[in-house]
Amino acid sequence: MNPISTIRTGVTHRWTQTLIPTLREAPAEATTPSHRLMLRSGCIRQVAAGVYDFLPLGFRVLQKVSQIVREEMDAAGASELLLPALVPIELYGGTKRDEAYGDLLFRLTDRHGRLTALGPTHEETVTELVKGSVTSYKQLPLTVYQIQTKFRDEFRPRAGLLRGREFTMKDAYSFHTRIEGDGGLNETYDRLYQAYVNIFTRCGLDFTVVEAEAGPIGGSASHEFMVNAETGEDTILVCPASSYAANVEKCEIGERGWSFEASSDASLSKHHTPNMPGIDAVAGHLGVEPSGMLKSVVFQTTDGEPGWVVAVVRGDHEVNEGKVRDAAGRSVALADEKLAKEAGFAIGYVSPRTAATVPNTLLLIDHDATRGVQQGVWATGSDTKDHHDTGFVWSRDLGLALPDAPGGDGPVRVAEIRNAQAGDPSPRQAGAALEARRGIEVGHIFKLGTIYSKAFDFVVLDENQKKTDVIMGCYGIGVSRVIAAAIEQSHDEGGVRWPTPIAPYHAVVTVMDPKKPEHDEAGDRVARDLSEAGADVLLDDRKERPGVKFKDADLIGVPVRVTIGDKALEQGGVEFKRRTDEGKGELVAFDQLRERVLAALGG
RNA sequence: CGGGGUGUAGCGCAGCUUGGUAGCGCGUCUCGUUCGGGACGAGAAGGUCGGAGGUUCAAAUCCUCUCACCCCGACCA
Repeated sequence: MNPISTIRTGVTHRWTQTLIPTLREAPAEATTPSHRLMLRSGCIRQVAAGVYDFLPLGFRVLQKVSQIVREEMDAAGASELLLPALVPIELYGGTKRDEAYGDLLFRLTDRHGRLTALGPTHEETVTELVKGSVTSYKQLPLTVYQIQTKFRDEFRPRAGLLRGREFTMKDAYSFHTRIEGDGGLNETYDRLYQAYVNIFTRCGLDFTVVEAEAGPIGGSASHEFMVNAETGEDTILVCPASSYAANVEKCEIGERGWSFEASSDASLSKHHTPNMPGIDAVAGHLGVEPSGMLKSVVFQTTDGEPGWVVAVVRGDHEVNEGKVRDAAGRSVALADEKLAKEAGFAIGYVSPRTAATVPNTLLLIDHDATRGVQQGVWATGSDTKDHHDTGFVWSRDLGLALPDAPGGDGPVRVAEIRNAQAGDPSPRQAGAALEARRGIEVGHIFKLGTIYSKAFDFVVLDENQKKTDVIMGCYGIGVSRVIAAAIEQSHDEGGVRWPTPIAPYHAVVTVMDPKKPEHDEAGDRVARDLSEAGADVLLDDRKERPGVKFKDADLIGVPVRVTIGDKALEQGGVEFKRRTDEGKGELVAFDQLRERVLAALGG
């Protein structure tokens, strides 16, 4: 024992003294690789939907990841604290987030009838805390973080640790009096961006940083850190020719040609199309491709001034509400069906012509919905229930003047209002096409601005003794999700292949026959020697047949295996094998083992 | 929330159609033989058949309700 610190080295963990219940077969409900392997390797067990036990092995991985997060956050100037999981519902009063969260929020009532939430995240709690202790600009900037269990009553938990209802999260919050310059939000944001890059790199992950939905401050105020994996829930778009990457909602689309010319005067005709849910069914009935249809989605303005926005995209494209908002220049929401019908929209059969017939309607047309692949002749809703038209031509049939340039501020505008998709032109590199990839979101950083400080009336005094708004940023990492993501990226038929920095143990010492004194003694000695050298060692001292031990060692995915057996002992050494090595492994003399193992772990 | 599926021993499954009082493999325990990539033999333990109600002489099996878990989908009319 070191007399000064409390660090103790040379501790050997024995398989027979811990709980590593490996499974030969995975429980039937697990279908995702990481989920199956975490169950099989005895890392976790399911308690309820989206709720898991962390067994010793899984908990060690959680601790390793947490420690990396902690070190990099500390290095970036953040300080760790711990907030309660219980959040009194009144704390949400200012932000209304209890309502925004809806059913996602776990709620409980205590014995006095008070309503309390299990925290899904802690903006409210931390703002209240810092507000009470920080009153001067001199105390800022400040960044605090915690690593804590979070609760979200997910609609559909899935894939083990990838989407649980109870999970471990690192959440950080920063406080500033300015955006730019020394001590400003941007400075901290950039520093934490780099800290996140360091964290995920150290965890051995292959990841992509993508631009995400911009915050209230504008610009690229939000980034998501996505682990590249086919099993991911999110789709991201990347430009192969530049470093641009973004999630589907945020992704910009490069220049596209557009024009309202039509190749023919195809006559407009009306078709009966009852009981056809969706564009595909209608297109099939009309004998056109979905890309030959116009999809007209009705929004209502939500900024107090009553009004409508009809967003028109090609039938095979998806309207993006954020882009509609930006193009309209005002806040919008999908129209309430009842109100829209009263205003004259035949919901389900709306055409662009409603812009001319319904007062206060702004018409937004996506570039690809102008001339399009159909040479300017479209199928569209008929503005009559159960009917669609074919042969729609913009210049002849709209009934309003068409714009001759994108943007503008007239009642008819051409604008980018749809989600990007694979194959769309890159916004950064002419000639390049966006590619779609799947990812697992493990981190998200966000410039919050003054949303919470305003809601909590949190101001500080500046140099001029004036009250000034506090500007905030928030920064999250799904710690338990990182673990699942690591396995998704690194496993084989035999089991997990933990990246060394987050492996539950660095080395497993497999004692072939613990009943033989020379095996037992050599195992103890090697395990002690390696752990004194700084490695985390698991001594497999079970009285099992060798095959069982080898299979289990592969399954739990420890990077290095040292085998103590007759073959090697007779030659004065042990067998050394990396998890990634094929075949037998190699003989290493006792006096060289330490160096060999450390080299393997370091490299 | 919509759709689909599954609940039988720790894990994987059969039995249910056609009711007769529960079985297989793996694992566990004992003994013996084995012992370098999930051994073999003999023996043993272990199940409210998710739960409740009903039909019946009799229910894992049929009926009703209910709970849990898994998968897919979900503002795009």
